[in-house]
Amino acid sequence: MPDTRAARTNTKDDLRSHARQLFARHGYEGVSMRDIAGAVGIRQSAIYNHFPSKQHLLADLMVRHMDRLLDAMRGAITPHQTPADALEAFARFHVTYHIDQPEDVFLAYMELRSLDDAGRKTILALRDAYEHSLRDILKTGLATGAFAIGDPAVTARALLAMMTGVTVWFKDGGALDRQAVADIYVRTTMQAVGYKP
Amino acid sequence: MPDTRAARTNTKDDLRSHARQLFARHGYEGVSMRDIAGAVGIRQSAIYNHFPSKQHLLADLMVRHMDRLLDAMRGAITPHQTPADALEAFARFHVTYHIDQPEDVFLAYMELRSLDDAGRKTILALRDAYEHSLRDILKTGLATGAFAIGDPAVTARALLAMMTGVTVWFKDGGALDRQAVADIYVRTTMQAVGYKP
DNA sequence: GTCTATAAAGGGATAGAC
DNA sequence: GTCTATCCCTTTATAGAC
Repeated sequence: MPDTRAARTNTKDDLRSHARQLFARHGYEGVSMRDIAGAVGIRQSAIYNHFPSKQHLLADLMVRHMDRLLDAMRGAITPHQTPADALEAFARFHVTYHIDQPEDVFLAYMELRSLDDAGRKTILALRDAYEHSLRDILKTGLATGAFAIGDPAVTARALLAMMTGVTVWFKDGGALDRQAVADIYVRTTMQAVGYKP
Repeated sequence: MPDTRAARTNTKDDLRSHARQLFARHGYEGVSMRDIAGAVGIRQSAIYNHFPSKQHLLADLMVRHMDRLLDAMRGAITPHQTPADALEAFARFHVTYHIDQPEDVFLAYMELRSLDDAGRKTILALRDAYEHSLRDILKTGLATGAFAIGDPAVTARALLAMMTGVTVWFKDGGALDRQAVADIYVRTTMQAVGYKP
């Protein structure tokens, strides 16, 4: 029989999830260590048993998010696909992942400015790797004639911004479910690159 | 002969422009009244001769931005255009305006959460009016068969996010100028709605 | 309209008991 | 690993002189 008491068995993970939620909602600068501790149910000073500073806590959240995102993306698109299949897989993955992890995603995209130089450099490299995967798909499709697009780097950024924006408005229980929303974004993406099925 | 001394002739506008720049760069919570005053060259307490609070200063910036944006957009798209012409005009306007006013735009999109309830309601209404203009173009194009899209509301949000994202990366003096970048976004937009010229 | 001075509150981080 | 207590600094906003 499981222990159902709210015992402090994993304070570090609790801190991560509440900090993520609060940072996403109010911004890094808008959240105090007391706010985070209060959400978890401990005192502010106890946070320092798990993270050496507020800045380290933010960096931890962002790096872990980017690592997970990259791993998941690499699992979603397989080598040797046609550019069209790869783009469709990428788009569906990106939109559904962002629908399911809106806080992580929002944080990573918005709070880059709150990160110190070292952390910012790390995150930018990871973000760049992610963006590059999409850019490579577009470049291949352009070379094979499957896609009709302008500059692949600009188009990649445009498509990423489009798909990432789903986090701003999507709410569970709305008129359209995840699947229906993902379908629309995938369709819009494929049309945007001029793909003719 | 004009007076070239850095006299304090328009502190209020100086406060607006420096606050806009600082808020856009570091976020509302990340900027203090001392920071703003320092940028303008006055003491922090003197701000209160022009704005009753930091919150009022933010609301002033956001409302003025949305008013200007709506006016400019309404001037850019004319009635009785075909849906395709209207969409092209809207896209070109949106991208170039956002390239030219990145700080205003970034602020209005990001700092909604820092606004109090009254201000947030005002801004959301203005934003809604703007989004509705694009949605109406898409609806008309869908009805006339000019566009091949899924839900117009979702597509409108997707396209707006795509185009607004240009503020994140565009820098003057890069490989592509405003015009070239706008061309790519306009093309991607027209293709995204399945328009066949 | 700007200044100096200050009030009142809240911020991140540390010390040391348990 | 969490607690209480505290340090030291910054924050928004106000008071009153000039």
